[in-house]
Amino acid sequence: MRVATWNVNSLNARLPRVEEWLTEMQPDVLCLQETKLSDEAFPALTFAALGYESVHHGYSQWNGVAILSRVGIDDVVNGFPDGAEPDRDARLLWATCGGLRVASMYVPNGRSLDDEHYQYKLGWLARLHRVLEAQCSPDQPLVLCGDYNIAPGNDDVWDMGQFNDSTHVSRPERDAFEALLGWGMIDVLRARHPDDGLYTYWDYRAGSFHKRMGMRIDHILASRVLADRLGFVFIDRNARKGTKPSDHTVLMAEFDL
DNA sequence: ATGGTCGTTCTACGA
Repeated sequence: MRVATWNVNSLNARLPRVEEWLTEMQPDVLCLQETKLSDEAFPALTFAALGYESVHHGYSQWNGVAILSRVGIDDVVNGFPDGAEPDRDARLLWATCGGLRVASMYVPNGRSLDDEHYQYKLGWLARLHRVLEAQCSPDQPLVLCGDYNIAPGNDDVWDMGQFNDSTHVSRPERDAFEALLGWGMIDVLRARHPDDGLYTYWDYRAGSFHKRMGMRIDHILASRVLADRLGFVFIDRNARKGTKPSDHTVLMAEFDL
């Protein structure tokens, strides 16, 4: 089973690229973030025509997450299934696809360390961790796919000197990421590729992509039971090239399921 | 030279 994740930065703007990529790469599951759509506007029929069932969780022109699957979509859940106050944004969507529990996640950006949004980000990550502890097991087949807005290590940004007192690299954010690993998840890209310079996001400005000024902030975390079923892991830089790309590209992993 | 773009949407703001 091949599982991919892609922050598309507006599905309206990116639909031709997503259709093209699906047709060429034929993943079994594709998680999307930042669709920037309401559920009513989500182009499910377009994906159905390509052989994919889909579910979407979006309130408005901001945020929005989706899961596309050609191996079934069951037990769909929007947001945090903890019975508490619903998240203020549409950032989390769960489904079971071909026996694999899948989450498509758009973790809050944080904006800056002194912004209220940064506290929202840390609270969001803590809440995710509590849901895992209460309702999931690292011995079930589970993948948490999406834009974490966290660069877990210093090799995950092009130049740490540019990130003093910045979000995405702060100790509390990295601690939250490591807590997911500590609970029993594996960073599949790092499990296969120790190299530095492996990024999933490049700012549109300043020719960042061509200068290799990127960040590895999109991740697929897989539960430890999947560790010996992990095949290739691949960052598709081609999806960041060409006409009207997203500022993020696709991360894809294969599992022997 | 310390910016640079692109998405939402119409005026700045978010990333």
